[in-house]
Amino acid sequence: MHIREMVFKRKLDCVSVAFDYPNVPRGPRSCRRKILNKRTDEDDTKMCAMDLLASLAGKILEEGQSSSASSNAFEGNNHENFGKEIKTEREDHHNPLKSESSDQGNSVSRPTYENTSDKCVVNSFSFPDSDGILERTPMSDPHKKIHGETGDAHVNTGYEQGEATHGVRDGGLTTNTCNLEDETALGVQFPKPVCVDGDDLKSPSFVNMTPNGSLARHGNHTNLGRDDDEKLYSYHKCSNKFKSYRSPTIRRVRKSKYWKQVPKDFGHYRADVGRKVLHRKRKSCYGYNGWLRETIYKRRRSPDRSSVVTSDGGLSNGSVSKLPQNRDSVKLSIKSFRIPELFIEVPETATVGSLKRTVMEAVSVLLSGGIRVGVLVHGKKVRDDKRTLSQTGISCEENLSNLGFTLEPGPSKVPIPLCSEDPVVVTPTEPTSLCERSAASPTLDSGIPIADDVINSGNVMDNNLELVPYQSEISVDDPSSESRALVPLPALEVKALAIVPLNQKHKRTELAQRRTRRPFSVTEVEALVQAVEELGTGRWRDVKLRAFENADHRTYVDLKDKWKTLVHTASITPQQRRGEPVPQELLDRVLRAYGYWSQHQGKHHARGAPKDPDMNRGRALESV
DNA sequence: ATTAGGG
DNA sequence: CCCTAAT
Repeated sequence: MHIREMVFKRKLDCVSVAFDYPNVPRGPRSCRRKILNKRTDEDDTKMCAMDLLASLAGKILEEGQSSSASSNAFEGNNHENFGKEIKTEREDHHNPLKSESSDQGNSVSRPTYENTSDKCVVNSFSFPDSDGILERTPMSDPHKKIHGETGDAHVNTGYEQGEATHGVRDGGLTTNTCNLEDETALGVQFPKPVCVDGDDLKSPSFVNMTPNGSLARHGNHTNLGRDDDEKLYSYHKCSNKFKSYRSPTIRRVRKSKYWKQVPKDFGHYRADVGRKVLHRKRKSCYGYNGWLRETIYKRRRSPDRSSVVTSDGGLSNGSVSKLPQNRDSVKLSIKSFRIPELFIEVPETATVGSLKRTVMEAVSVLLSGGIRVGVLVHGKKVRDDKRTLSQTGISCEENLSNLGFTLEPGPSKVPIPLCSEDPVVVTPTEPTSLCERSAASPTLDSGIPIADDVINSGNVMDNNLELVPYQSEISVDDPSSESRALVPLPALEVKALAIVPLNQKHKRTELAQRRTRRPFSVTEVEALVQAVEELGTGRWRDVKLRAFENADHRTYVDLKDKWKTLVHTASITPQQRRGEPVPQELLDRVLRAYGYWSQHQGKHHARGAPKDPDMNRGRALESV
């Protein structure tokens, strides 16, 4: 059976950030902010996606590669670590420099956001191997071109319109087709052609990054996990339209003042960054693999009345099952899936590593949105899920070459509505499946597929990527369409979709999204109070560094604002307070610190904490 | 890049 | 949380 044809369409707006701080672009604060916000959301989304995927992957992937435990530390238990962090900090509070240094050294659980974004257009990537390992497309691939000269040059032509074309093109046709009776190969590939050259999209050509499509899983993982930390980030000067995004982490790194203070920590920091990145990557990979495996697994054992074909559960490409079969059964070997197009924008200066990561991000988002499989018979989409295979024309007697599969954005999550202004295709989405975040703010801006936010994995994800599913697909499950099991796939739609993505971002970019609300936990409040007690109320940056350095989603402005509200909260009656109640003890400290620092207008900051012992009542002032 | 404040 | 103005 040949499979392929899934088309996910999405656009990625990527802004590249550089870890190379000297080159980090600076932009208007407002812009940065927006971007930042954006990123956060994105991260959240990713996070969720990742979690989801990770769960799917389950233990299957565990052995794949050992992952650094430390990198996970932060994840999932922000608070715990947070507390840890704080403790550590306390040991040397009053000495910002020192504490910072020590932090670096300890680098306990310092999540680093991977920054991905580069503005460029990547049209295709391939997912090879059966294990679901994502193979990144090397830039060197002749079929792919990335242009970075213009921020807006992404043109997409509807090369994907013809399903048939794909099949032929991917050269995998032959391999994709297999005999019904002989085996079940579960190799899955996501070959996809894409060429973007300048503003033109060349005819698609199949790019098989993974020639054999059967790379060892381990090997892949390893690769994924390790590529170029340092090179991961590339810098690209963004046009005004594309505000550069940089993660908080990045920001810290480039902070000149900060670095002047503790230059020696740079190395550590970088290393840490690399680690984090690594972690993230792994995560992504696993997630992806997990998903793939899951998919495959299901497919294998799928059918209602069908027997499980696989015994080994192994997903390696080319695995063959020799289980006895019924004459009526249909065996399929899926060598590749076609996924929706992914539009990625990356500057020429981007590194291959960043490109890879960007693609990974795109894929992750795609997957996080839910995926479903579409079946094509003779190029026509089979909409009626109730039909039997034989009724549909799929049987051992049939030439399975007529059978195709597509991966489509699933109903679980939906693609984001495109900019209203755009005339083109708007993806009808199913509100019900939208994540909270997305539902709340469908408008995405610059679509920056950034690394997942390791923190707050619980937050809803939202992605900047745009999934542009085939419109025709959207109603696939519609029961009412039973009458016509086979529905021609409207090429035009596809075409239209192909075009859409590229222009949207600009407008969208302008539309900043509000960051997701992230109420401070008691733990955080405690940390904040502690820091303010020591540093005063006018040194938010220091507070941030001291107590929230790992909480990249908390900016110093956030801390300042929180403090503001805390003071207010402490001033009102308990009945008037809302949200998660803050222990009175903390509120008392807030008022105490507030009063203290109001009088000691920062005169003692050098010293840090107020001398007034009562201020930290019950708390050792060891470092004061 | 930070800080301070209003919205 | 966001936005602006002023540093």
